[in-house]
Amino acid sequence: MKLSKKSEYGLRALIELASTHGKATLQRQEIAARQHIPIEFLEQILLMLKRAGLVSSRRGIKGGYALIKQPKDITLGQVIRILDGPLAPISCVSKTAYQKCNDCPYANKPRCPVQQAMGTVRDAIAGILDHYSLADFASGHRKG
Amino acid sequence: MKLSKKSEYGLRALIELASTHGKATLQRQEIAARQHIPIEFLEQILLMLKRAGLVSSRRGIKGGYALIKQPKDITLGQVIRILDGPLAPISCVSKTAYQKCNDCPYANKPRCPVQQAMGTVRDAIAGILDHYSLADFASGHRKG
DNA sequence: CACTTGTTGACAAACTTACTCGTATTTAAT
DNA sequence: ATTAAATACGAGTAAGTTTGTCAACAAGTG
Repeated sequence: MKLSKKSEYGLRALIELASTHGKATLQRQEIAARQHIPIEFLEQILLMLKRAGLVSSRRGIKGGYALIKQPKDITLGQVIRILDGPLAPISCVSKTAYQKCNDCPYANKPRCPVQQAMGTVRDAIAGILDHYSLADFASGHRKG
Repeated sequence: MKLSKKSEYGLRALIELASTHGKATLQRQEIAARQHIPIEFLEQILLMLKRAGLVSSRRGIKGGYALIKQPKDITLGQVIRILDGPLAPISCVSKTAYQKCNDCPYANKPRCPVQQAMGTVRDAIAGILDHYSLADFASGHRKG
């Protein structure tokens, strides 16, 4: 049930990008300095976010990163799924990356207790994170 | 955000123990066979649950394991905390295993966005798992 | 006693996490 | 065109976690 450093750094980096959204681009060293993130590691993270279509980048002098979408149109759920994979505690209850469990004695049975319980948990987590936008997030106000 | 095999096996083992609670004890090989759990690994898990005061054991022929408490008095939250550690996605929002974050630039600031968001998630997860009893669980009905 | 079962500690392979490094490649300024 | 500054990308890696296995020991039963 843990959030990786990768996701934590990714979210914190996006706060910075949200704060200058529409005004300027930010270089990785600026982001790294402001949020205390190891710079080479941050680079990987920004690259993943870029490949996923959340941020854009420019190389060369005057280069840097910027958000492509509006902060209100990016959710924490999206970000964490990109960086950490599915939100579901076990893959047989994931809606974005479902996988049948094979070794489970309840597989294909009408109800598996683990599936019922973890399905509820998944729905709760996704219910929060998929409705928590980067705008809400950067504002620092508790939501949900 | 993942449930370990240890917790999954632990929960499944407890379903078996709940099913014979008050009637009989179960040996690890019976539990392992019914739930398809590697027996030596299961042993470790049962031992952890024993040390935590959830199950009792008897050695020798006619030995085995049994629940100490009523299934309705054991929650999934308790079990998962024993086997996997805290439910919170990050330790600075854990109520049972709080740890101050040191490298975070928002440490000691009035509000840290990550803390706000993950606090909400933690409360949701704990809200479900701390009110989901082994009795609910073994019944196989969705709750919450 | 012999036999069965749980107890304990050590070990280990496979995987994941959290980075680091070297080398491109692109862009802008001189 | 050259150079400096920035991102892009692949590889590597040390440490930790997960998911087990194994062997020796302790205790209860007949």
